[in-house]
Amino acid sequence: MAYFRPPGPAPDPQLVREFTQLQDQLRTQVRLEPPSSELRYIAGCDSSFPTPDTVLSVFIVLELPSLGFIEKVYHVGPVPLPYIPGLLSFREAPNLLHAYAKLRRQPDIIMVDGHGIAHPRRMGIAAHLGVELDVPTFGVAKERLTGVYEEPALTKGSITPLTDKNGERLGQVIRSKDKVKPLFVSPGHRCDQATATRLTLACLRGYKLPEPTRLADHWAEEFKKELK
DNA sequence: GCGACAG
DNA sequence: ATCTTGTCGC
Repeated sequence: MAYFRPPGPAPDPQLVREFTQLQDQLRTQVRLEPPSSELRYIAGCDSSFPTPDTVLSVFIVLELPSLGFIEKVYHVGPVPLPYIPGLLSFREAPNLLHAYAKLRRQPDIIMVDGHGIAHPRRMGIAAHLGVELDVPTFGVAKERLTGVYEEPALTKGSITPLTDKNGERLGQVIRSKDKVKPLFVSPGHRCDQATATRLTLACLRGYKLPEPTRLADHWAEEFKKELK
């Protein structure tokens, strides 16, 4: 519900320009072909904020197709930026990279909590992480950032396209559970839409969120409590 | 000029 | 994301 946003401090325009440029540079490295290797291990990641200037990031790894649990790691660090729509990756990616480095099992693909190319400049956090790690990634977001779509049918598995104003497909809107708000799935890096959608559906276990992000969400909250 | 705006 | 209690629907 971000219909009304309390008038907060306006983000420094100089800083916004700076990061937008970095984003446009990273964008040139994004590739959207299907993952080349076999997809046996899938990772999920998420971040929570124990304090306004501390970010806690989690990475978990599951085995496919059983969704059996393999491992979970986390890392705590400083928050480099305030939240600015469109620049989320610069706020969370640095710490996520530190968490990723702690994994013993390298995943074949990563399901990221947020958008992939369904972003104003096609560089959502999933694409950003994919490029920096050079690992296949795709995004699963709970809310729309950009693009237009038709509400998918209320039954689980219903899908409609998410497109930009030129009709270009940015992702797919997926009903992951009967009568609950749909998910926004889009490719990140070294991943195509078909793979992103197929894996999202393959990771559903009766909940709205697919297991990788649901568990990452869970542990991000759990570890946060442990700190307090 | 007026909204919209991942997590 | 975070702050927060009870409450409506399946």
